[in-house]
Amino acid sequence: MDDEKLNDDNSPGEKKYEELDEETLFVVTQSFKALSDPTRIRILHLLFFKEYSVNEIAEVLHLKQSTVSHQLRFLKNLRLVKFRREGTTLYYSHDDKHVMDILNQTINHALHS
Amino acid sequence: MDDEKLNDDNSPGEKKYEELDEETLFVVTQSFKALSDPTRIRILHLLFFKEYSVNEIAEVLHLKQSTVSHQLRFLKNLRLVKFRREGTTLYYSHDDKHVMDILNQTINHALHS
DNA sequence: GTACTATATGAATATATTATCATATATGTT
DNA sequence: AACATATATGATAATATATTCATATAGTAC
Repeated sequence: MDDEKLNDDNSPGEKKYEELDEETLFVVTQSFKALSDPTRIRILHLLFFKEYSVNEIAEVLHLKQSTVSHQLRFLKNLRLVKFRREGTTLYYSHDDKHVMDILNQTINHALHS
Repeated sequence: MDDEKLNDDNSPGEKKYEELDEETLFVVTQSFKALSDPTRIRILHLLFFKEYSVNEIAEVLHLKQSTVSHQLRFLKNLRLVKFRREGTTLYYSHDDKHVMDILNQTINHALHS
């Protein structure tokens, strides 16, 4: 928890609760929002081991191409995925170890309880 | 990642992607949904070190009592918080170490980048 | 250039979510 | 019983979100 809680008044005995600053709150919220939708979780889970093209993702997960593309844009904006181009095909892969780790932890936690 | 990926056809060389089962997907989604709202994050963050009554939460975080109550119900349904009664006052505290741990990790990650 | 394929995008719709207000319920006190 | 206080709940309205369809864009081959 680091040192998030400190006195910021001058009463020696009283500890005042120190809120999360607005930007941290926003970043944390966004990270979890990315993982709060089943489609995005399925996509990230698919990308765990290897890269896939947009159409491959759509086929494997039985989703519309446009649905996948919209969600990939969402994930790309948060820098949770990246892509490389090969001709007209874009291969997407995950790009945030921390988020993938948290997803993995939570999946395993859910599987074992 | 455990053994989430297995063959389930009879082609010896081909590995077929094994999807998350529906219930796991649901549980994981719900857990992250709990953390995808700034009000709920603020409440859980407040509860990190000690219990608070509903009115205390509302005062400290500058929220309406009914907003806090609604969100606490949400968190209680997911068993992320519990409460004890003292007279007419209900003291809420967190009740899921795994989720609090993930929240903590993500806050620290956000703070240090 | 045209044709083909892969992906992205905009608009619309449907659904979900959140905060608020007003009120109900529950507990304690007199 | 009446009253005060703490919390919960239902209804509503505002906002956000996800999916779909239709179409646009970008790259490749000819």
